[in-house]
Amino acid sequence: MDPVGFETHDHAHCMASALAKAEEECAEKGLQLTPVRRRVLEILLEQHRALGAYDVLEHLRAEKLGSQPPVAYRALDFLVSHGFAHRIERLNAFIACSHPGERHAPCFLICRECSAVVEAPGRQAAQALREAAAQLGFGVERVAIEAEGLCPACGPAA
Amino acid sequence: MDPVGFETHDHAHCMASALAKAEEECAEKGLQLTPVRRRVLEILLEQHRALGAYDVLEHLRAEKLGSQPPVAYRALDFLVSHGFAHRIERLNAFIACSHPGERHAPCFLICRECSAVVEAPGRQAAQALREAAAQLGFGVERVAIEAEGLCPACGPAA
DNA sequence: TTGTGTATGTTACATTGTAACGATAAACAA
DNA sequence: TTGTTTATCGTTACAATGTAACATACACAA
Ligand SMILES: [Zn+2]
Ligand SMILES: [Zn+2]
Ligand SMILES: [Zn+2]
Ligand SMILES: [Zn+2]
Repeated sequence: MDPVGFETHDHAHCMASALAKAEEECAEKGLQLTPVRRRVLEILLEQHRALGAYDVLEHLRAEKLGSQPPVAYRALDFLVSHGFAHRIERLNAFIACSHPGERHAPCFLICRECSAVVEAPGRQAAQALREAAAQLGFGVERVAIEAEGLCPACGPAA
Repeated sequence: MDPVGFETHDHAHCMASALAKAEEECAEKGLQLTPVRRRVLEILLEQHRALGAYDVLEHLRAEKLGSQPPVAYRALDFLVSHGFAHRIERLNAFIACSHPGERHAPCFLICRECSAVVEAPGRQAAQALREAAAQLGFGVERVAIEAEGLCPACGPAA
């Protein structure tokens, strides 16, 4: 997995490619990437940070794509349930997936200073969690792994 | 760490001992375990499951210990910030710590069927998370590791 | 006494999330 | 074509969760 980290990157490309992957995957699986759903994914990709449902809704309102909370929540639920976006529990917010298509345990690093959120590879942490759970006879279905701290730009080094 | 698992246990003892530990630790550190704070901890311990702030508030109201949201939130914040309780992000809820006093990375197993919540040892998962974060130059301060799935009682075996 | 710090009490509000119900549109068979 | 089904969308009205702000009460020290 290519960890989209805190360093800057070719964001236009990053966005276009994620959108293309989503379209491809929806076509494959017979999912309907409707205008609202597609636009919400674009909004998340554009911003490239965690947005609350009501932040997304503001964009939709401005563009006459919907004005009531359920519109945003439905689109976000669709994106999350199909892996195109993730929900950050800690922030009650949503972010576009950085690795669409790849099977991965999302794992988020949240900077408490600048609010940047990065999706890190969390396979090992998730695996450790599964093992600890198995010890107690618990079958893990979904995991949420979220860390709060300081990103490179805001850290002591900076 | 003694993993308080899904099996039944001597709850009266579990509760009394946690309360005693909290009192001891507050005495040591000069923290004030005021009547409201103490009662909220008792409520969490009694229920032995995740309670929303408003659930706690209902108890407080019934006992004339406070009637407005801030009362519950303040007490819960105190308990969480000193490690006597934890917040479960996924549920917007709080639970008494199963290992008060011990330094530990909380890690929760949430049954989607019966809503039981168990605090599992999460040292390894947390460590894996820290390492993945370090790769990206991110300094982890706090972690939230939460798994949703089926507990032994609700699982396929049952 | 007076200040200082901590904890409480209270109001009023902000934010986040949903249940429910009807309207709409595409897909498909009769 | 027409009716039927299904998914999506639009909207209202509300539930649930969380906080800012300010007043009050008390303990303790200067
Ligand atoms: Zn992802
Ligand atoms: Zn930062
Ligand atoms: Zn704990
Ligand atoms: Zn269960």
